[in-house]
Amino acid sequence: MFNLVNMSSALAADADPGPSSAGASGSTRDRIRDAAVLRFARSGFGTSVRTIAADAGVSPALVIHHFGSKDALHAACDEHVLAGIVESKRQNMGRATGGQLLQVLAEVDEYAPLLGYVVRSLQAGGDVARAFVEHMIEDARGYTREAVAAGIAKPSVDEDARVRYLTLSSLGTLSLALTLNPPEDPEDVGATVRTFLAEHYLPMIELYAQGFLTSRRMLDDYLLYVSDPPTGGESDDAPAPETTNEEP
Amino acid sequence: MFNLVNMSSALAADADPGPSSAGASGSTRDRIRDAAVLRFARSGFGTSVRTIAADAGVSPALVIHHFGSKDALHAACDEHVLAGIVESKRQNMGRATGGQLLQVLAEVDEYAPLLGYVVRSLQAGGDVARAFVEHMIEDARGYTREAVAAGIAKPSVDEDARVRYLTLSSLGTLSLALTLNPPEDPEDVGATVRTFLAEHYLPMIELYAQGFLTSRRMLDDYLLYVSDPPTGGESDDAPAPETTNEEP
DNA sequence: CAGCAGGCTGAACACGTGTTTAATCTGGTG
DNA sequence: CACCAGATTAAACACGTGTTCAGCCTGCTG
Repeated sequence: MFNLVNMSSALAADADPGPSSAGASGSTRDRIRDAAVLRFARSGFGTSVRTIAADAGVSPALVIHHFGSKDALHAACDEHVLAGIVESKRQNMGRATGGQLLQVLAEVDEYAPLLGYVVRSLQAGGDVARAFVEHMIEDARGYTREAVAAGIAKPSVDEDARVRYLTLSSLGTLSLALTLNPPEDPEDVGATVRTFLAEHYLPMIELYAQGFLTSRRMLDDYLLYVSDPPTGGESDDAPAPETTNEEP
Repeated sequence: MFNLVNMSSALAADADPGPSSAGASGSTRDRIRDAAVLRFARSGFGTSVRTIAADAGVSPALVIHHFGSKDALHAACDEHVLAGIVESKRQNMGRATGGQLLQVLAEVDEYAPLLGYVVRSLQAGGDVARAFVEHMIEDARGYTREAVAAGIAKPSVDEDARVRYLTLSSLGTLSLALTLNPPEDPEDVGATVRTFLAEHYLPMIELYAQGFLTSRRMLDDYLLYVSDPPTGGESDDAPAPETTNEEP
């Protein structure tokens, strides 16, 4: 749940054309890029250059002229979306640290295009997906540390692994739910996410609040089985899942 | 975790050519279908008919001759995989009810192709994905009911929503993890899943065993917020006996 | 044996794709 | 004005795709 809070705050930015990014060349280039982001989010990365060009009211050749290739356009969109995420993170720093998830979600409509694009990336895999997930893990690490320190969250045997799992779980669940039940109106990602939460928020928070099993036995059995909690050395099997995270 | 057990048992079948399905026409048709399943699992549903034909040692025209179109071939693969899942479910009924997840996973290699195909379907969305998830939810419902009755799992405010969430969460996490970190050898799905579990089993079971939050407050707040829990049980205050886990 | 249905194929077709090319238009500068 | 760099485009190119077509081969039946 902290992960969804995190995600919400991480995306609270609109995609209005601002002279922030590097190029700042012409307005047409930005218009094409914005159309591409929107179209990619709505119809996936298989969308043809011709369709994007039509959306932007421009010839296909101009798209290539400005970006060099479709892959380069895709990369430019990735960069733009990622930059928007980072920017919005700065703006919404600390807003959602508490846990008033619903209030944050009420404003979800503002950043719908970015969210749609990210979900599409999560389904397709690739650099945005990885970078986005790493960003969220990094943030969740901070939130979780604070929550543990404040006595809100329980400590974990392996804090790092837990943060990674919780983040992956939240995003994966959302992504799968959207894949299985695609919204009739891909424009309104806000409504979609709200629908998702309406169905899954209760079981999610229940699991987080009280767990699922009645005893710690399975956990302790597993801890005994691996016999080397991450605080110590390692031994036989368990192919050493090291948690490498850098890249802020 | 019960979901992963469920999934494991649900897939313990190989894709050997059996005269089970309707047609039972020629062996070549089945060979093409099997090659398609394998190739779709390995490289996604965008794979060209020519590639599949080459895999099966056959001309592209023959593929169309036998299945009519690529979409029809896709549908045939879906049906075949789904049938294999149902069949294997019958065979492995009750084997994994206990929870010896690791033993089941040791045999994961047998049903690797089916698993790969299902994961690809989960990423792409579509009928197999939906049907597969619904199957797994149905099974998980049974497992969970037994677990609750046996005192292994805690009861839920909304059993149905919990089963749906837990299943979606398990599958979504696996799917996302595989998307973000695609295996270098797509053949060996078994190794991939084992790697996934090596990294995420501990935090998953820890979450299931002890939860994440220290108090029920957020849950109770939410229950108060919606003010109509589906079971019609506790409504206003008096938030059920606290369920802090103690060692048995 | 003749004949024929069906598995099977190489070559082609129609089409959509990303990209290139040559040309036009436009706006600013000497 | 002449000129030029850049934005912009229509048309074409090269290619990969799913699919079709006409014919070959094979094995079975009369």
